[in-house]
Amino acid sequence: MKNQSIPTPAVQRLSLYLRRLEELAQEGVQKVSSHDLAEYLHITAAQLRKDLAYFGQFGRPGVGYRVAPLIDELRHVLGTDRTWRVVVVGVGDLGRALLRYRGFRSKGFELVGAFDILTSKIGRQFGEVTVRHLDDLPAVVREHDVRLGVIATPSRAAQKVADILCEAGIRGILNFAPTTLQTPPDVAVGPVDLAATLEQLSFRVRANS
Amino acid sequence: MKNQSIPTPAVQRLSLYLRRLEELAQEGVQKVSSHDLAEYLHITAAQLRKDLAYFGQFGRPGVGYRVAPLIDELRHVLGTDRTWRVVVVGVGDLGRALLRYRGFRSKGFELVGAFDILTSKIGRQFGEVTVRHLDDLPAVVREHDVRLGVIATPSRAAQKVADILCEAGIRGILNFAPTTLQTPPDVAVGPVDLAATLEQLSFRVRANS
DNA sequence: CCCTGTGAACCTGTTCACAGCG
DNA sequence: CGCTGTGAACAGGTTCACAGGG
Repeated sequence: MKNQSIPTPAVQRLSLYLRRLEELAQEGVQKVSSHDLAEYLHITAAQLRKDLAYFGQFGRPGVGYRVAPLIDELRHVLGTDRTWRVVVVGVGDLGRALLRYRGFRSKGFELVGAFDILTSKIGRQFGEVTVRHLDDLPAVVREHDVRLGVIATPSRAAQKVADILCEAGIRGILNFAPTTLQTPPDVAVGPVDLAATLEQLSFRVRANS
Repeated sequence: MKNQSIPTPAVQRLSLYLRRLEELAQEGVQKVSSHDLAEYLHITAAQLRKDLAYFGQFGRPGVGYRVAPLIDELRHVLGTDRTWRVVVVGVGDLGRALLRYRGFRSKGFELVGAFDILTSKIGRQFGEVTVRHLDDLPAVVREHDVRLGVIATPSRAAQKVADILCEAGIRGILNFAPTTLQTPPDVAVGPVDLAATLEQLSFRVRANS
């Protein structure tokens, strides 16, 4: 794998390409041109080709890209050709929704643990996992070699939970709490802030009216 | 409002600044320097100052930024000094979690309607709204002058719902369904794709190990 | 002297345009 | 002839460095 620096936005688009390719595969489509794929995703064909070219030569001049092999390639690049085990911390409304969400498994993510601190929640089962006390987290992480954690707690608890996750050896955190986490540089954080996203919409709607 | 072109990433950071400023206000902090604020958010002080400078001169040399007035300014810029009414379509686990989420109201967003097509869900109340049939959506949107919609349906229904929202006169859509929506150019779409975000984490974790 | 606001330099990412292969 | 892969040109964002105000 050549490690020339790859634009972050390009990697983000890879997920979009993969998603659309999986839709096309579902529909029985066998090949697709950069032009068609790009148009659907509202980007330019040149950009799509360049993004893919960072990782290899996947297309055939005069033909386009074959859907199935490209899906495999992109999964490999993104790392989702292997299963990633994931723990969720915080079993409120959002945490429960995540535990029941079926979209993860098919994308290569397996929920192996859910944690909270309220005794009223511990022992209950959601989706395929049973809620345990937060204190048990390090043991579960070690036992299942878990590398990703999801924070779905209230904002005020998020930093403490992040510390616990990092201490336990987690390598990436998906953070739903509306706060900026302070973590060591070798732990990746993916923030998901609903209010912030709505604010962006609000700004953009104001801008074009 | 001077309409020189403002970098999209700058507007996104505005939400982060606002969020942190609100935390600081909560803690009783009255002023903050670009350096302190930037360090906490893991960006450079120069970038923070430049981002704010796109919208006005909010700071005082030798002093820094006063927290409370800056909060007001940013809310004004983002448009959240007014209330935005919002409808949610799809009352599955995720939709329910959104309806009960208290973080919206304080940020200037008011949920005024929830919609689904399953009779088993219609009539039930979550948070402060009662679920109605999707067919009632246009009437509610018109009646309450709703400008933002949230799609929390399964993927296969998302495009149809988007069409209905656009037809009803919605100006922005927050899309939780893992699919790319085709909408008119005057409707802003904010995609929230949990699986894609996890894929990014997966890539980044692989990258630095 | 501290800290902001800002032009200028720099760098990163996108678009163009075309060579080359099936 | 169609469509990819890719250097080169371009545009957009970020960082630098400093002038100037309190």
